[in-house]
Amino acid sequence: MSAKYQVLKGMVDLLPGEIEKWQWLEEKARVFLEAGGYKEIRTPIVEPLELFSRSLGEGSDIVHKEMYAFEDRGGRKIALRPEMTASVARAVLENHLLKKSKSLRLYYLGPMFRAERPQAGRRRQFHQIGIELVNESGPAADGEVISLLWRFLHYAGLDGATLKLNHLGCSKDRPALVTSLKNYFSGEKAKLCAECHYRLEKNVLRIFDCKNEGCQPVIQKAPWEDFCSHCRKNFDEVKTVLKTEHGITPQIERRLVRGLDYYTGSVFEVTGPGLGAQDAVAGGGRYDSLYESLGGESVPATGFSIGLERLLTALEGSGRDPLKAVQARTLYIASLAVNVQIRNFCRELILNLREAGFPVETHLQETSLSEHLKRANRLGLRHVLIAGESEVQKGKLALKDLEKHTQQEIDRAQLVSTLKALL
RNA sequence: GUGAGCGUAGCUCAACCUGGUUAGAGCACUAGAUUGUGGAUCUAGGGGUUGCGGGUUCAAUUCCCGUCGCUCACCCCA
Repeated sequence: MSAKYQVLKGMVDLLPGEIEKWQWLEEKARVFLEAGGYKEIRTPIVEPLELFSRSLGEGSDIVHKEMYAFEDRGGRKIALRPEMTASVARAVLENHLLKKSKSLRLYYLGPMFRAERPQAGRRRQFHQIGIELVNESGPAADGEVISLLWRFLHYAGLDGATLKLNHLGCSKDRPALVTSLKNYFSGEKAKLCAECHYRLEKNVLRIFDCKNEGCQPVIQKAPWEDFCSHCRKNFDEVKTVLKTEHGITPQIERRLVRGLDYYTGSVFEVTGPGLGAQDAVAGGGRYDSLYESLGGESVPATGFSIGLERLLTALEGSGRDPLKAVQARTLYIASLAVNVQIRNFCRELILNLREAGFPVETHLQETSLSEHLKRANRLGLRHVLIAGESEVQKGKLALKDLEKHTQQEIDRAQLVSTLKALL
């Protein structure tokens, strides 16, 4: 039955039962990235439209057909951010962050908006976790970013992912590369599909993205390495750093072309299992001319971003259920014979447990113990804390393990430390 | 923006092709068997303008058109 008011197309409500997975993943990302020396940055969700059209490229699909663009009450052209890199660059320049330290390690986490037709793994509001490594150039920086991404995905429990790497050449190489590709593909035009004919005119690099079998032989032989000796060397160095320093051997994917115009140099993408047609879990690369194009100095930068909902479904696809991890730590509180004393006791208990980092479930209505236990079962929980008159009187609680069918009494005072040792 | 499929109870679906009295089931929910020890079983109960609008017909959940929504795919991207 359709309700009178519904969420906008491509947007969803995240409800209890689902949100726990998000919280779990966000927490893991914070811990991991902060351990890697990255600090969180939060910027507004709306920005001047021009910030995005400048950085992503006037002709890019995101700007020209996917952006939520409006006029505010003062007639200013503004847009909901379709990605985060431009906003971070704006914030870095505006706040002169590079005057305070030579390089920056920043991470972010939040909603992005693109008005595309929704599909598996694609929403109009989606969420990204990402990092920006600003004012660091060279293969070591690329290595740091790529390995950080790769290790985080493993840390989160993702199996069966593929890391793809490519190199787009520097901005100086771009015109020459485009010309040589155009020449090459024009010569082979007869063998290419109709889509590719269109791409040949519009954006030759995109031909590498073609999934058509027939085009593959032509694509394989393309002179895609026609960039300067410096870039060729740089690509080799990035691969070497990844292998020797991080033990990572990415799959070299010449057809990997990012859709955002600001990319130069290394670009990469991670695809995951169980995702349907949109199987990119994360992507990123280097963008050494972005800051300059936004009116700043020439500042080299790299970064990646992870699609939160895609990673979550990929985790389920690789047999990991983040919800299980939460349920294992969650305590169900069964308060019996609800009187003022027990109610206060439980209220304090819940606050105390939550502060200690344990998720808590309970049922506030007065009900029988068997009803409590049934509820705990249905919630998929394992541990139940029973607070009845006899326990509360003694300043104790009974901890029941629903899986092992065991029960023990624990002193209220020692509860948190006991649970910490146990869970 | 283009194409295809689907909209029936809170959820998953049946009945639709071959139109015909009160649109069914499972799960969930409520109460009880069962006042402090769970997953089971049984009994009873509440819950629907069949997305919305129009057309064909004596009669539409069923056939047709439109519309809105969802899903998947293309494009592109996380």
